[in-house]
Amino acid sequence: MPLPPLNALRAFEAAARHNGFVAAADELCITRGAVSRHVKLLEAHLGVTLFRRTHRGVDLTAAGQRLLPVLTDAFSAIERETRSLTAQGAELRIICPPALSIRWLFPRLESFRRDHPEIRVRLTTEFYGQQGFDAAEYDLGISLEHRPGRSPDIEVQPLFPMVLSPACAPDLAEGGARLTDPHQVGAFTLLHESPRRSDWATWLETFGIGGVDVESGEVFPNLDMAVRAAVMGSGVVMADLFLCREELARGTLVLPFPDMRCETPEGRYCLIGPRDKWKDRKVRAFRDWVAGMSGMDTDAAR
Amino acid sequence: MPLPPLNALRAFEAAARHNGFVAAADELCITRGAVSRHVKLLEAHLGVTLFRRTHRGVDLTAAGQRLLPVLTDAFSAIERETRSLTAQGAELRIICPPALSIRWLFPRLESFRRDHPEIRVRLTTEFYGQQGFDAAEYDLGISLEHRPGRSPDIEVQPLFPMVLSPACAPDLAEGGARLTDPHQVGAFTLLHESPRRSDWATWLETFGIGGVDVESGEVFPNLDMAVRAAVMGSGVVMADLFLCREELARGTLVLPFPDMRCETPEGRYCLIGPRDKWKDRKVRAFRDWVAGMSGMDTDAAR
DNA sequence: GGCGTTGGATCAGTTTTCCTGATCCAACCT
DNA sequence: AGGTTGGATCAGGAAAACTGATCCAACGCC
Repeated sequence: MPLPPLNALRAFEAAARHNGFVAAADELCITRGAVSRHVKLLEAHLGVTLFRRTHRGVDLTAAGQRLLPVLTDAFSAIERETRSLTAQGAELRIICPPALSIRWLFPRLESFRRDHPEIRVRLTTEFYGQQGFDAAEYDLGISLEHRPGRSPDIEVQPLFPMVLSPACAPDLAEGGARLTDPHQVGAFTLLHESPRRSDWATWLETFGIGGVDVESGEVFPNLDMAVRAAVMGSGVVMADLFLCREELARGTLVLPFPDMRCETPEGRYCLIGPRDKWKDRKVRAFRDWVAGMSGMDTDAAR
Repeated sequence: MPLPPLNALRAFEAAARHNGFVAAADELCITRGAVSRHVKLLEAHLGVTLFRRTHRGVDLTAAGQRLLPVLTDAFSAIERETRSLTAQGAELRIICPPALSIRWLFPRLESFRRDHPEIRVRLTTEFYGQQGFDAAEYDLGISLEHRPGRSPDIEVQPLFPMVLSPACAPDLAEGGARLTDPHQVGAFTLLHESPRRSDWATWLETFGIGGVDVESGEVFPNLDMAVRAAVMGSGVVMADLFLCREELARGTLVLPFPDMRCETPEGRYCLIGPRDKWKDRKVRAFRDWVAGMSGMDTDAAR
């Protein structure tokens, strides 16, 4: 059996809570005639009398008393959930890979929040799933320009380049069995930023260095952890010069081959988002903020 | 904040349960275009995306997954309650005073149910409240024709007369201090059928019998109990000859003054019901049935 | 690769629902 | 008697909902 007319249920519920049609009309922003008609319609539909009409309002019948709490609970639950979702709909939902988040975006978000107190940002620090960026779940993401399989409905705004070069602790570059010959990197522990091991593979291929087992070494779930292992002297990490700029500046990591830098074929870091939200006010605000900020960071990444 | 468009919520819920718009359209008896539009409208209203569209249907987003159980629970509860009320709306609701119910109507209802298996009768055995017959709660009632204060919107169908005469246990009429003089009824315990004591008052006034304290005696909540007390020899009850016909036939009650009978000024027993339901099919069926039955009972009440 | 199928999106036009504003009535109070 | 308040009703208009047609994307089958 189909539900009764939902607007009639809502009118009945309001009238019952207020013990009258006039107050219900006020709450629902309709006329008392409309409430009266809704209630009449509902009583006809159900075949029961819901109100006893008095000269000063209405009283609930036993049937009306049975129905009221069910409707009040139902509409209250719906109102709470939809209000919460509407609040969530007002959020700017951003997804960012872990290393990039913790080493670039997360610390800077305070600045954005200060510039835009009216925009509630929800940052998810996580890699994309199997299907890549999920436009249904996020307003914006950080990725690389030429990642394959991206939907044509996704806009791309370049940020700064991803420049790679091997990095290690100073004593690994200058100690006894120090790393001075690029063709000898295979003799050291390679520290990988992901199971794909793509960064080492890219660098070795770019400089035509063979005889290195790229399957060897240690794999970490993200670059941040691989970098921290390198700082501990555990091996050589294929560092992203921008993301590791603090370690390099501090000398906790050094570049054994500073002139041997390359970029990933997947292009620069970029901001991505669904085309239909690209001009959304809060998305625009974030894009503009990031453009201003990453201009400086782009220079710093050279 | 007002609720979102309720029909859009319903369309979303059905689509979410079915993982698709086509099946939802089937369930709701609308076209897939209508479902699509409802969902689009709801997403715009809430400012969140509820579905991920695929080529073979839709998947719920996290927001959609939050909203679905709330709506399913709400609509299920509403559907259950309104279905139950509709079933109740199909009932024939009758209210009858206790003695009349237990001594006349209740035992005969089986006959009506046999004649009309399609009509579900709900008999309430109770006196009316302060406001008299409640047309919002009951389809039919049993009363006396000329009860004061009755709404003009109530129809009346006469049944049989209410004939009064004193009745007592045989040994009270024939024992040592036996009841042989109507002017001596005050020497015995008067058994009253209600706090109003109206039946005794009526009889005494009809036959001009003075010197009897009508405030004396025992008061019972209804005639049935007063009659049973009389059968036990506790005193003299002002019996309704029709309702006490079994005790009189069996000799467990006797009439000390069989020629001294009167009727109440409030008229005959009658069936009452609201005018707007008087021609309702199930009300008609009951009225016809009662007319057939009470023709016989009217004769028996003489 | 072409064709057919299925499901979602869109829209002009139509239908249905909902609403307003006016009016009426009953029951109360002053 | 007159004024106030709340519910009932209805003609006419507005808004919501819907249909049917069309389009597109993504798949499976041949």
